[in-house]
Amino acid sequence: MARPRQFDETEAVTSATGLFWRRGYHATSVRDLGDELKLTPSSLYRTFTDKHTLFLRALDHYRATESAEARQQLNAADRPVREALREWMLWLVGGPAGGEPGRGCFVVNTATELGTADEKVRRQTEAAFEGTRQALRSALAGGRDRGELPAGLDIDAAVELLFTTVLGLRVRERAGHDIERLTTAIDAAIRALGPAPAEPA
Amino acid sequence: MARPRQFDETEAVTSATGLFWRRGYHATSVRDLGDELKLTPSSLYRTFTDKHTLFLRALDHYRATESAEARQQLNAADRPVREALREWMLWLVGGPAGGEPGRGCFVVNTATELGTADEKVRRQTEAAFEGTRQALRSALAGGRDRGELPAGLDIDAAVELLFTTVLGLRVRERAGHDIERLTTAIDAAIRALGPAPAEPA
DNA sequence: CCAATTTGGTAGCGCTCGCTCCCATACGGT
DNA sequence: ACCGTATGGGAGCGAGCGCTACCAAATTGG
Repeated sequence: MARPRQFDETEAVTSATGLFWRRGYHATSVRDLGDELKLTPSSLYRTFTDKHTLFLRALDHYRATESAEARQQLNAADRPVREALREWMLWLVGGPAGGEPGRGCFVVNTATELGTADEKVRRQTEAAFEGTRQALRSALAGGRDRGELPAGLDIDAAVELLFTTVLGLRVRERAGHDIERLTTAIDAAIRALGPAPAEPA
Repeated sequence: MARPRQFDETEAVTSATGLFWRRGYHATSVRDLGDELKLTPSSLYRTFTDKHTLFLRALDHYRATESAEARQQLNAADRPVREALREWMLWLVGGPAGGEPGRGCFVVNTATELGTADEKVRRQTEAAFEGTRQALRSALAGGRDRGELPAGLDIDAAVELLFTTVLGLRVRERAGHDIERLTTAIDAAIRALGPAPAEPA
């Protein structure tokens, strides 16, 4: 019934995500959004209620695409944990086919820009963080069970360290730091997991 | 000659730093600043030129106070490196006498909010980052020379890992993460430096 | 005491902000 | 064909933005 839309809602959310990602919440105006998404104010507000709600949709979209892709890439489990972790972290800092540089992580940017003041945003960023930690935990547990990591490895501690390192890497990518130095940090983080256990007799 | 000021410039910069720190650049208006610093627009603009210049002053002030205090606390060198690193990192995440929680690090917040677009800001954040890395390098070198760390420790790599971890910790503090988990990450990072060498014969 | 000079206070500039209203337009259902 | 309904377009709302102009108040040097 009635006139159909001339735009794709998901496409619009994707564009909005890109803008918010690059510029942050406060520095992105609804006119900027309208231009980028090819939406008039009336369509934008009818579809997405307001700027804040659209931002939450963007965070949702980011979790459903970028974050999800990151999780499944880490947990692909077709190679040793250390390799998987290394390639995953290198991918996170925008090495290979990653999009434009200097964007960092949308979730990290949002968490630092808005802090804990906005409860709905906080829940979203927290859920994204928890997802990453779970993926790390799963990868490490798998690696330990496959005998690639020390049997006595404190997985909780390793998860916290790697997760914290990843956040730092995302900040540094946003800050434009050299990929070489980030690689050094990544390799050091992986080495921190301890030596590969000797083959059992 | 002429009428003296009724306000302390340094005090004003301190207040401005606090506001920018908590809210970020874009979310802080010059009226907010005027209220907080007890400055009328005319005094504010005559003294600090404009909002952007005041922001650079705030970054300067932060480096000269918070960052400097952090550096000297780490390099106090009246205790073993590991203890120093641990207490320093705990202090960074706002444990003991730190100010209000949830502020994170002004430099990290700025780097993620503004990225690399603003060249003057980028130079400031980069300088702050380099200062922290130098402090870490110095602390680690001292520890290794005192025999508290493995002689073969790759200091470059350790600096990159610890520095990245610190940035991650600052993000997590801003995001309101539990101090317990941050402590777990801190301890894991320090353990990554390797075992204490045995006493030479 | 007075001129010179810089301050603090206020009104308000032009502009952009997030957002709303109105309406012609374009489709679906019957 | 025609009515009901949701759409795209655009003007424009009140509010706040960063910033400036103007002026009385306050202090110093002569």
